[in-house]
Amino acid sequence: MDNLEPRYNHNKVEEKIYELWEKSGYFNPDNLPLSKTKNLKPKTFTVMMPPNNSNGSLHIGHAVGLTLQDILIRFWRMKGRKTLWLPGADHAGFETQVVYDKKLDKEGRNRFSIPREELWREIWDFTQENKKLMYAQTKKLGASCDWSRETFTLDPKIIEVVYETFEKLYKDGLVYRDLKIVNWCPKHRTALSDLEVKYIEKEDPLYFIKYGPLTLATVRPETKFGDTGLAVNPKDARYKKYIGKEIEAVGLLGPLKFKVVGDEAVDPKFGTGVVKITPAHDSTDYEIWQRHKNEIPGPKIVIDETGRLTSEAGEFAGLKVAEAREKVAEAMRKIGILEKTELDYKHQIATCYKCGNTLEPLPRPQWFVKTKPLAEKAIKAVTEKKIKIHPKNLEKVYLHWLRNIRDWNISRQIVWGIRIPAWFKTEIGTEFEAQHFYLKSFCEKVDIKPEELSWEFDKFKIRWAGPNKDGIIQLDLKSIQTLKDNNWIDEAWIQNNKINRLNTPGKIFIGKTPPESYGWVQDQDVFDTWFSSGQWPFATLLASDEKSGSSKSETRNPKHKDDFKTFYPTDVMETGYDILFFWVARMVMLGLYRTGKVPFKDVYLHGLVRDKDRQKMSKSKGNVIDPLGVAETYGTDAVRMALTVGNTPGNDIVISEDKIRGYRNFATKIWNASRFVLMNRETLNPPPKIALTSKDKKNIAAVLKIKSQVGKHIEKFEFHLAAGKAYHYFWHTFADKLIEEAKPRLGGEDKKDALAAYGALEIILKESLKMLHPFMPYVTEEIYRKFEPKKILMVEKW
RNA sequence: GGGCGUUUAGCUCAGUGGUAGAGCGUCUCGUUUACACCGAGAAGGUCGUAGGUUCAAUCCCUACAACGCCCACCA
Repeated sequence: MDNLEPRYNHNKVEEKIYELWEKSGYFNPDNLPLSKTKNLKPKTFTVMMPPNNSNGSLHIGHAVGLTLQDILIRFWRMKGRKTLWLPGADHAGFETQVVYDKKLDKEGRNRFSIPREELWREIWDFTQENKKLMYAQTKKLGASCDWSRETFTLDPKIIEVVYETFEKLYKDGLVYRDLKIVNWCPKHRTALSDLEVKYIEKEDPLYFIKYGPLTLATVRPETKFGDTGLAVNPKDARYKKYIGKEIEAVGLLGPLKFKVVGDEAVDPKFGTGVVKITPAHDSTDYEIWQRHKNEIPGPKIVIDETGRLTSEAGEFAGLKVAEAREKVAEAMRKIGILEKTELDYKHQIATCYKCGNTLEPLPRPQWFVKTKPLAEKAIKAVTEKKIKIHPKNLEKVYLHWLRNIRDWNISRQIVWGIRIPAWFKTEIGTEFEAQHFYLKSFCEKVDIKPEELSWEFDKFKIRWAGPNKDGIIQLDLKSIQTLKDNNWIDEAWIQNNKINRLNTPGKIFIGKTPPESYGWVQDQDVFDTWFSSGQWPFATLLASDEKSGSSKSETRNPKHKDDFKTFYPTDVMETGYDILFFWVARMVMLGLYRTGKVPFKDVYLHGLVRDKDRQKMSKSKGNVIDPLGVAETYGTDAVRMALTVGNTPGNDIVISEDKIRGYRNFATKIWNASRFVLMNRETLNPPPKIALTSKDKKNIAAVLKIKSQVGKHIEKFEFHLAAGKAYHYFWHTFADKLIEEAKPRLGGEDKKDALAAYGALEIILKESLKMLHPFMPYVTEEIYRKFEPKKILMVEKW
């Protein structure tokens, strides 16, 4: 008798089976034994694994996605498709930078004082470690993906594709550099896209401040040093007479004069109906200024990149915003220009989605993607059903977002990411040329050779190789003062530099390497990580034979040179609904733009995993289920089942240990029912051909019918129904009824009937194992091999 | 301020235009060619509220309520 234990021991089986699969080579579609019918190309089925962030390990949410994708892949592989599931990891620019910043913080270090290359190298090592761990976890979950095509979003071939896309967008006028008010996080010192802003409701004092004859309401008195004008609604009868006039006001740093303009953006019903125009620190104000450029002065920067007041604020310079607000209010009260304060004004404020700090709107030159033309096509793809979103109601959400889309800021002022392939060269006096001008004189004076210089906010960094030693010098405002004292630079230079920092440099070159001529400096910024991951479906597949602009490198894998042709467009994108805008919509836009085809035909969006009290799982709440921990205890198959049954698209998934235990019991059930059949095979020693009764044939027909229904459910992305149906059939029909009915026959006098009973059970069991395999690959494979030692269930015909 | 979703058994959730389903939990019985991580059976629901369409509504429509989520530059 096969030495089957009375219980399924997943720990003994899983590693062994995964190795068997991997060694078989069948994860790689090129090795699949496909029926070569006619000379038709085999049908493919492709899924791109969402590249997980390489800044930590996988949690149960990742396990949901991996399970559902593996179900699809295993099902279609068994159906005879040439299946590719391409795994990968994302460098996850800002997210990883934040994680790493925290690590540095704990070590008492700070990213702003570490040289760029050094920091880059450290984070690189950090992500490589995480990647290893993540991939091991992915394997443990049974993922049957093609490791030979594993891709990291910083692989040279991906960077190359991303560069080409950027260049193409630039040439097509769909990417532009502009000075705008951006969402600036003073803690992380980078701009963020609109999607990375989290609005929260807050109660703040509303200050009513006198500006000469007028009074206005504001929550931000500390920005008053940046005021360049006042505005009222042109239809507002109260203030009409002031429009176009100049008013005199008392300011904290002396008397002020402001022009009053009329602008529709002003709501007469809010506050007093008068607003101050602070173009540097409010996007509405910036827009109003742009409409009245001839009447009022432009941005005057009062708050710097670290969230402190600048020298424009006089005695308040150096204070942080919150502190400055109170002090300024107090000072205003003292000189009698603070009319009153309403304390409980409720409003929405923009915060950083990562650190929760209040964002500062700041004017910064950044790269923007002109999204409207791209969005139009992405909308069409869905309305014309070239892409179907499951669940359907999320289509509306998708469309609504795209219809109201605003241009996308893709520049980030961090180190970790794909550096933007943009180079600046401008006339003398502008920022970058100035750096060179300065650098040249500096180097001449100290007799060193510059290797690189970089620019961050108010600081120049210069790295050099000197005659005696290498070094780095960092120049902040203070050291600039020193340079000025030494007459290495003059006031005009500082002024020019300051002014020009707000402008877009005159000459731009887009490309991997700059032109030969002197003075080109690369943009210091990196891409928003979603700009690169948004190209994932085609960037992973594009090979060197693809005619796409400047590509001519051997960095792309020659072994897979036909991949794009073979596997694109991909079939299904399976991911969480929380990144519908961040990722899915961008993939559609960029995929259509770059390839002219949709990147995938179906989008399946799963929900968030919650605990049994419907709480979102988070490390701080301590309710996180570690997928590997529970898989260790209950088996991977049980975890996969628990994540599939009762999991409907778009709805959050509730999971508890009880539920997982229930499916562990199911795995044992499968094991024991099979054990029963095997025991009978032992005693009956059946011949290869067995005559069945008509009842047996009916039962076989029934399981085939169930199997086909399960398949239909998978095809329709109804995984919960598919898994539920297979589960129910196996336990309550096969185990509870068919086996029980067979028992008397198996032990009866009629040997022929006993054999028939056995024969039917074996066939039904094998069919059941096939049907359950996509969901519970390990147990089913292990048992199948007891019957068919030379075969691999993973590639058996469905 | 817009938009979306949810509301079904004690709990977590499926589901259908026609006598209401699963898992877990509860209760009763049961050691039988696998399995107690088991089997047989039972209790338990006016399917959020109020209207409407229909021969028939838990399902379709309308309104409302509660909860939740997403989007949004009103100082």
